[in-house]
Amino acid sequence: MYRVPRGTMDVLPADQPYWRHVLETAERLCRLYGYQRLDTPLFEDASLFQRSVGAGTDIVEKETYNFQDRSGELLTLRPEGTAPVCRAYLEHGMHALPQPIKLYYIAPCFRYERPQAGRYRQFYQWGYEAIGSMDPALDAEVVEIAWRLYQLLGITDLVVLLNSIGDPQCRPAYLKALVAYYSAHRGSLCRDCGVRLEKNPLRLLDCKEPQDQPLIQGAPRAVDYLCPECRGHHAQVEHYLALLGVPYQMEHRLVRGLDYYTKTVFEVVPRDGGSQNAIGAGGRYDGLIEELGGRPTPGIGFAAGIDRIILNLKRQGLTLRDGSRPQVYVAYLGDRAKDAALRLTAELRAEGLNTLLAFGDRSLRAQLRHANSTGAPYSLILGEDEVQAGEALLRRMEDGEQERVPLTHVAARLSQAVASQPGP
RNA sequence: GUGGGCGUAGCCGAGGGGUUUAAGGCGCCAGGUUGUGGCCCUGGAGAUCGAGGGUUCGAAUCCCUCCGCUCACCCCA
Repeated sequence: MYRVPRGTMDVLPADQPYWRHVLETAERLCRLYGYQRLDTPLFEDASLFQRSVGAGTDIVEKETYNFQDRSGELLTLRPEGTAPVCRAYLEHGMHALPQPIKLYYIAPCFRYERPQAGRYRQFYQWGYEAIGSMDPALDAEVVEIAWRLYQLLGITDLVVLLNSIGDPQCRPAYLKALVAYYSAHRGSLCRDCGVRLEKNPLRLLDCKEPQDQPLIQGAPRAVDYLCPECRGHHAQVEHYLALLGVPYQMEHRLVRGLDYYTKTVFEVVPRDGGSQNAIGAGGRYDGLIEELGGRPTPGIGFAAGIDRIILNLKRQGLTLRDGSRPQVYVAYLGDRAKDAALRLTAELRAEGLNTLLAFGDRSLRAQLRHANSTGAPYSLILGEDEVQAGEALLRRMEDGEQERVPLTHVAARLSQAVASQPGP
């Protein structure tokens, strides 16, 4: 039997209310803060992600879905959303529009990884990007939106973690200090950290091995190595966050896995931890547009993992049910009645009534049982007698009350009856 | 890529070498009402017990291999 490919999922009707809840909330926020939707292709030129995310990062090095099309073009299924947005910004000359440009997307992303709780090979991100301003107040607003999202969704016990990782001016000095510090303790490091020290020193800071925790505590902090500009920026971000009343926690171990981040980085995580814990993350990327061939242009953005948000909503015990149900169910008995039922159903739908027609020539008992399970407040019953008389039986499911209605008046009568019903 | 746990009908789930012809519940179908739902009752369909191989007189049950799912590591949303 066929199954979904590893790490992918079907979003079944029963889950759709969760998705709707999250997406509607996200889009409401985007309108509130002036972001406009941008849809980009599922795949991009492979080199776009190598240039932006970083050729040496795990995401690009071993997690991308790459393929060649028939012309030999090297393409990559997007592993994240920021680079495509920046590409579109450049491609469509958005620098000529009033800055900052505010764009958002809701997009499936692809990374070839071993799946686990809250991690899929095809996952969905809601992200927003503000390009063209380096105002620290914008950083604060971007964090605020993230915070508001989770509040509106009703996810509790979250914390915003904030850090600044500097820029190309000051980060080298910090990295040097970090490497020097860890090199002195090389012997006591866990195996992974030995590799990190060589390959990606920033990662040393979020090692989970208990043995390495004391080292992390004593490690140099990025904020202590910021250049005057970055330090000033960071102070302003904190100032504006306080002003906006967005609670946050400085987290000196917070680093990001993508090469393009500068200055402000932040994550939203559940307080009680969990493994794949970040349910949203973002940061500033002031060098990215230039790296992609544009003029030096600052930018900042955030992306939320929709799957992870829904996972948390469910863990928290939020239950959402699909409230949609037909307004009327049409049952029939016999071939002549079936003809009339099809005609009537079409007519009801033309009137805008959500109508479900019975199929399969089953017993009336079976049809009404089905009607009951759909939650339709009314059923219409068409038998030989009714068709003969040019009528239909309108049954109110709640109490079984029935009335005979001329076929020509059924739509009007139902519209009236439905209007008096409580909404779905 | 590495390590742990788990695979019995659509779903949940008993059974851990032989009366198992593989429980039970949910769901599905039908009947109990010559054309009337929910509750209740009765019946039915649906499983090559993840796949392949091995041990044995006998395997869902023991062993091996593979596959899948899952959790964790790496990494990340």
